[in-house]
Amino acid sequence: MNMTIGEIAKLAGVAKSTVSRFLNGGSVGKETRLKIERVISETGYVPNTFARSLKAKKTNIIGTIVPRLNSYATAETLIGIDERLREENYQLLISNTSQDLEREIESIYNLANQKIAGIILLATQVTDQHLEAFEKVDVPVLLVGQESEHCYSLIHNDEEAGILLGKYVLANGHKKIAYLGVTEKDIAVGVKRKRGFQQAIKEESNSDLMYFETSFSVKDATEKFSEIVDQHAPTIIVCATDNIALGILKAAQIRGLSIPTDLSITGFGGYEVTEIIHPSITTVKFFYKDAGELAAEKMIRLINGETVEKLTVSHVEMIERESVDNRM
Amino acid sequence: MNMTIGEIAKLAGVAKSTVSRFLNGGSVGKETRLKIERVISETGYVPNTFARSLKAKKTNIIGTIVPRLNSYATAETLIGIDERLREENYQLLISNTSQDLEREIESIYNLANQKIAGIILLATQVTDQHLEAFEKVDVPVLLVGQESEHCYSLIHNDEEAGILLGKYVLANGHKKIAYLGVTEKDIAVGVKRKRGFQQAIKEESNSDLMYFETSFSVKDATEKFSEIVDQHAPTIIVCATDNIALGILKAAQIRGLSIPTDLSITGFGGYEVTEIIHPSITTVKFFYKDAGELAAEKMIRLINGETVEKLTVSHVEMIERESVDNRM
DNA sequence: CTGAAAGCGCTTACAG
DNA sequence: CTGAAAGCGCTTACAG
Repeated sequence: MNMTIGEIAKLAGVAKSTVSRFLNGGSVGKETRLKIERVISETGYVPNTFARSLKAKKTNIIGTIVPRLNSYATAETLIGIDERLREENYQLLISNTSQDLEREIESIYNLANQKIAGIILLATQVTDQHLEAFEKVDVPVLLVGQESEHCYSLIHNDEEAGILLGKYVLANGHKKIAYLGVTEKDIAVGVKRKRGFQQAIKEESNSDLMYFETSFSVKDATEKFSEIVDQHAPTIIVCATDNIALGILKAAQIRGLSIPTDLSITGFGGYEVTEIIHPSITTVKFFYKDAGELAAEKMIRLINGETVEKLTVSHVEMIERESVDNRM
Repeated sequence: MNMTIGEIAKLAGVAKSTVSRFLNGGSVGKETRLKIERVISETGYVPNTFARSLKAKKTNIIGTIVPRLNSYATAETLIGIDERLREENYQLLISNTSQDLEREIESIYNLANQKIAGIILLATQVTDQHLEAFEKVDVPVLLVGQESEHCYSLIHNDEEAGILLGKYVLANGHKKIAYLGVTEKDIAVGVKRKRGFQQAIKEESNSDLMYFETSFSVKDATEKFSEIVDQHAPTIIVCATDNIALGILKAAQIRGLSIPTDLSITGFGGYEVTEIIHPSITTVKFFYKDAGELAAEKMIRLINGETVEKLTVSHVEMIERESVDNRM
């Protein structure tokens, strides 16, 4: 279990450097290769990662910084990254920041100090401090979920998602619409989804759209409900995330409303739970796992110095379910 | 950014070994310490982890093997582990096996080869292969979620959870009861919860309890629904996990049943989603995050060679919500 | 308290 | 294709 390259070399009757070359896919004579292969398989030898990394000054570890662990989007993205990385013999190191932006910055430096091959950041906001860290650290960085002109990024097509949903809402004859968004600090969720939706709704001069804002939490959305109903009395509430939609749905059901007859609700995300509940929620699905795989691929190409497009956009899909009433 | 201990030593006018001693909390003269401290803070020096680990032959990394990433229980447990580990200056390395038992075994060996300080395994089953791996690997191993006499383990009080729920069901006057469990290969979920429940129900000679079995998936539970209703027509379905309860709830609602008036439903777990939906689900809550913290603490004590109780049992709590009708 | 030296297990030019 | 040697950046006895 704890052999060294020297012992393997001795057993195979060759030099350490030859074993090393074999291990790293260098050219080795057929006889030699056979001998080494046999010894390695007999002993179950595994090279010491630390020694290897110390000398090679780089690792095959890719760090992924996540804002939180207990989120559908995070989990699915991580699964995608992990699978792809595993196939390419890279290893995933997850760093959780618990939604603390400062810890996010720290993590960037920490990972870099660990001589990690690259950093994937599941981003919510990109501040100047982020950009500064990316500069200082000489490790490739890939943003997922948000874009920045100073970085390589992979985003979901939030704007398109907004447009799809806007068209769908219109097509179902809704005129009195509430859009329940989030802070514009989050460009992807707070700005782009809204902008896309807005753009689609403009087609219909006849519609009455009113904006509201809440946090990302289910509870806050639930509490926001009466305000929306009182101020606007919409036939549909379009929520910027599925979690918000869940909160609104709960509030509506508590109030005894029948969904979608009395009120329609939509979300964004395509979280698993939106299908499990009743009524299931109509939403625009993001492909988090696919995005994770794409991110891993992009990162590997970045590491290998291949040319990589600055921005990758992951696809979205309208998922029609039970929470929207057709008023046509 | 890329200084070595040698450069620091030169700048501080001392020997490398002195800097090393300083770094590792050894005894250093006051003057010397001051000089070294200043140089380190000026240069932003961070020791090379690989060199350190290579020499020290151990790391401060603790590997956690998880069956899946996209699960509430996993996420919460990981958060608990991560937080506690961070406080103690250990690092968490997560290894996902996608519910592949073979990959689980592989992961044990892999982590051990990476000279990890300890392995925490979020277990679903403990096979002979597992035990063999634990033997071979000379790294402390901690099981979470399942117990084994051959290992240190931390479990949730599944049996107590079953008892609590059984008493609750009885107290609410239910007599015609369906218990929807899972495979007995999973001792914690498949055997103990059921056993506890059974034990509590036995108090009431008058009750009519029938067992059913399904997988862990929401969808399978949904499909199982009609069979249960047809065969047993219970007033309550007790589900071995919250996810199963979710599946049953969905099926019941689709069939137009009113919950809990027409049918009561309970789960186990206390997943966040069971509170978000309507009606919210009565369940027994496990404290995954707490358990994670406990696990981390236990692991650290194991690493430090302190005496550690073989088995730790994490507490549970009955959460009464809206999905059970009182028939008394 | 401090320093010089050896060594952890690899990889990487450099010769041959 | 193969080997001897140096060195990656630390830590650890061992002297002093």
